[in-house]
Amino acid sequence: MAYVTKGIRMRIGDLAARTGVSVRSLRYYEQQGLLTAERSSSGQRHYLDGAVDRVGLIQQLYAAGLSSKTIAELLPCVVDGRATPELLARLAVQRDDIDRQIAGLTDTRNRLDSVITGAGTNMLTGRPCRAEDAPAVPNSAKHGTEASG
Amino acid sequence: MAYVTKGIRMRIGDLAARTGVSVRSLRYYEQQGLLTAERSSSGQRHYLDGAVDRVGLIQQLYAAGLSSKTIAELLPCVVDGRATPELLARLAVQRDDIDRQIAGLTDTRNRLDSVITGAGTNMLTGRPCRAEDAPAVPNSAKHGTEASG
DNA sequence: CTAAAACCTGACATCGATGTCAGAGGCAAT
DNA sequence: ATTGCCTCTGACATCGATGTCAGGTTTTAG
Repeated sequence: MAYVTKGIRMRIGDLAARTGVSVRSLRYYEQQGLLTAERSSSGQRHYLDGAVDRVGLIQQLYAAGLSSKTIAELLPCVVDGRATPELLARLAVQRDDIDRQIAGLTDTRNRLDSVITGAGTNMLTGRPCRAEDAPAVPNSAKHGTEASG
Repeated sequence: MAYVTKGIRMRIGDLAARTGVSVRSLRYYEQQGLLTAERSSSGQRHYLDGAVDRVGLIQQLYAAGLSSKTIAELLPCVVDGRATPELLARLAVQRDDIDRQIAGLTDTRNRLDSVITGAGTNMLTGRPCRAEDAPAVPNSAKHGTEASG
């Protein structure tokens, strides 16, 4: 029972609508080897249901700063279970990089938040950062700085 | 006693060396209104000590995805204590956006980590992702998913 | 004094994901 | 068959931060 979940006949416009990603980008992903599509006899792309999740994953990796090339190299492991030790190592490198990003962003977030809540020290000058008017800007819970374990 | 900490006479090459940012970028920052420098009579830039931290802050905000324009608009608040309610609101918007980024990255990190540690479900297919050879890739502590809280 | 090194401005190049446009063909409904 | 929408390929445009080069001036070291 291979390749059962077929018959969905999702076209590129549908996939774009379902993922919020432009048609242009979907074609680009395919060109970069990130996404595959069956082709009808007339050349039109048809996607399986799984494509929706796949596009989501691709977007997530893009958001983490990976390039198309890197994603293309790692996807076989992530998606098909094809893992070589070397691939796993590359994956770990990316994970650690993301850890650093998280740590940096968390720090930035807290600095911004300090300014917003007027919690004293003002990033560089240490001067208070208060509007004449009351700010009334809610939503402030400090993030912990735990990242690269 | 205004503007005491002077006399450091740091030139652009020195600042570049101290911050790890290229000379080209430092000039660009100035052009974008993110960084100011005194000029010697011959036109050479001289920076105060504070410039080092300032460049660091700029980099941090770039890393958070802010554009030069946005940074230029927010820096007066962040650095000089010039906060209007509107500026604080903009700042809060950025903070919340960073929160979303952190949440997304944390999720991505954990998905990658799951694949790395072979902890069962394989992102999309649910197939195990194990190398023939033992992976031996350390460093794995799940991040909590707390962000916009 | 002189040569090397650093600086100045201004311009053009780059990279990567995406937008957009043009011309041609496919598909469904009337 | 015609109309309207969707799709195809291929090409060119964009944006933002940075690299790089050129031609000229300043500073520094010998």
